[in-house]
Amino acid sequence: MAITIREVAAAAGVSVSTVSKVINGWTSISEATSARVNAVIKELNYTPNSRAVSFAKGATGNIVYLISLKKEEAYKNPHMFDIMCGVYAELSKFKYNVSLVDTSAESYPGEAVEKVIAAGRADGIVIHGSALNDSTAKLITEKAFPHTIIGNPGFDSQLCWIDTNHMLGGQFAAEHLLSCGRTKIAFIGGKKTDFISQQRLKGVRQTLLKAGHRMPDKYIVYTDSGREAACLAALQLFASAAPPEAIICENNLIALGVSKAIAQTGRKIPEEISFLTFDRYPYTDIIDPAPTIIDIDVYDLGVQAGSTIVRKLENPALLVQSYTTLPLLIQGKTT
Amino acid sequence: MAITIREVAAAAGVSVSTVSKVINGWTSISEATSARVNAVIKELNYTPNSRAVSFAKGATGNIVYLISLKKEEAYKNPHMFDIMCGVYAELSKFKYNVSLVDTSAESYPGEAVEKVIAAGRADGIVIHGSALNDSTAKLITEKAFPHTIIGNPGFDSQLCWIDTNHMLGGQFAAEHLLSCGRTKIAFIGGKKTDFISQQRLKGVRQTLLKAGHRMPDKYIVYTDSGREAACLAALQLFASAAPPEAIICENNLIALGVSKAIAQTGRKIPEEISFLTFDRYPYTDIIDPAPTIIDIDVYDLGVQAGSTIVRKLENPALLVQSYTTLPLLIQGKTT
DNA sequence: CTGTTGTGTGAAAGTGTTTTCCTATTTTCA
DNA sequence: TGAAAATAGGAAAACACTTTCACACAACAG
Repeated sequence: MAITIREVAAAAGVSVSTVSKVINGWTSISEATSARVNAVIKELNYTPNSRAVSFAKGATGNIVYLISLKKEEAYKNPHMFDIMCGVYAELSKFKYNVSLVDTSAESYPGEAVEKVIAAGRADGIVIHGSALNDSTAKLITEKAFPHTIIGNPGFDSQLCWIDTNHMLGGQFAAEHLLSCGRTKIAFIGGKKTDFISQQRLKGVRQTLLKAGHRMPDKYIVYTDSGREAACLAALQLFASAAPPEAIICENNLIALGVSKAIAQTGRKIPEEISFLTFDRYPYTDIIDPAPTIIDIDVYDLGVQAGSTIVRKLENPALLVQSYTTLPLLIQGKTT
Repeated sequence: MAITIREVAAAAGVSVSTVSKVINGWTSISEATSARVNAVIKELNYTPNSRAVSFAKGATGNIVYLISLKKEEAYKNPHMFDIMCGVYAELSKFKYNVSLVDTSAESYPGEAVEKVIAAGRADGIVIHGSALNDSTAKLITEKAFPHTIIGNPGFDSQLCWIDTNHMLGGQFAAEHLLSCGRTKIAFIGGKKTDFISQQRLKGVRQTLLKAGHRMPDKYIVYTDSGREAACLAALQLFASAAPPEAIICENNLIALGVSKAIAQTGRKIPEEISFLTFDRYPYTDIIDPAPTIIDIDVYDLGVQAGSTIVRKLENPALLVQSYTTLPLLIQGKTT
């Protein structure tokens, strides 16, 4: 059916191996032969059969991207798609294909990873947000299987991961508010147990402490992340004995609630009260007035994950475990 | 390195072909042999090398999912991820792998498609929102290459596509408002040239006409989709000689603007004024009060696309061109 | 008891490349 | 000028499966 390397060889009057060498850029082929073969390839519109190439090379040219593909997921985390775009962009730059594997249907953490490795479906894997267990981690490390995990896996291992420095994000937030002359700074978070949230708060606290301001406990509140709950929480803060001059919101919905609370109490932004939020989402624009944001360049996070796996592919011994991407501040009208 | 079918055969005391037949469910193998082979497979933890399987079978077991992977894309269309989840879920049910290919970097429409087909990288393709040209369409049809396009490609062809019936969405919107007793119904759209928007408006118009109400031109306005622009547009409608009793908003941002305009004019919802919007996005909840929505089950759209391609894989002659998925109405507090 | 049919298994060919090793020719240098 | 080295290209094995075809044997009918 499709045209094969044999036909190209015949048409060019060379051997099959010569054609293969031309295609793969062997240096032991003369300019003349190479040109002739390439001409024939173009003329016959030949494309090597990728299945045969995979098989012969013993490598797929595939990177499997493991991610939770539940339909609710995108709503919870609008960043997922962006990160994926970044990973893809970087990997395709190096001619890798990327396959998707859903981690949401696993019967135990790491099942998908093990299957991919066992079947030899990929030369490497990028794992986004999947929980791994110890035995899978061991499997990966023992086989020195090229991998990168997006997001700190949260347990001790030899795994390679990369993440944004959320503590630094907290630091940036606090520094920014301090530079605006605010010292009475409150933090409204969603879930107390959330790792990222904890890191951000830690960054805020340390920065304030370094500047000589201890954060009182009553300035740290958690809501269920809903807009109304956040609004109430803010109103309570405002009604307290020493109301804060600035509020750090852990997410957009909280910011929305806070802005509503501010409007209700008639405070002026940013003269009387400042607030800022983490993460820029598609709907952040809806918050009125436009808040200052501590953002993550999630696309870049993906790019870095991609580039890390490429480096690991070239050098499987490489061990990367780091917070590489920086949060960045987008100045809004609220600080 | 890895364990091969040969070793399994040796361990089970049968031939390689027998093992292969057991794995692939041949019926010509006795229960006893089958059981013995399966036991050995489990014992040795053998997984067939997927590269070799692809090669030998002449099929990849892959479906390539073509999609624009620009980082801005997700912001414009929060539905993309959901659709992808649906496609993936359905395809993986039939043991297909799905690979990603970015269409945003093509030098001409359909380039990515042609490359995938030429390289034999996939048994079929699902195309999401890519423009195709005639010659690519011809290539696909001539080769009878299994494919499905999500969204009407917009030109005449033998291509297989599937879409939501947006005109029906318009109809549902109009019918719902009519059933609420409204006849003076306005439509605020984003871009006049947008195909989906046109279909929706068409559905609205036809339904009203059928009920004996001709939509005056001044009830059809277009804004730049921004919240403020939509707010102004609504205010203008309200200030006109015959203000509408209901507004159909083409998207969430417009609905946001409309709700603001309504609040400014002090009209009561839904007694004095109704409005509804198309598409439920993650941030639709922000609109206050919660609007009635004509939604698309985008996950289901993806599932249907997946199931279509599976059917085409089984029967390449199959020609599907249809609007299969239905819009659905979510009752809110605004009608 | 012979001929036919059916069943379970194995041998071997086929899949389209890559890659190793080898040879023939040309170039280089003493 | 001859030997060594470099260069260009080819033959064939290897990759790990699938699948076709043939064969041996059992069951069965006449």
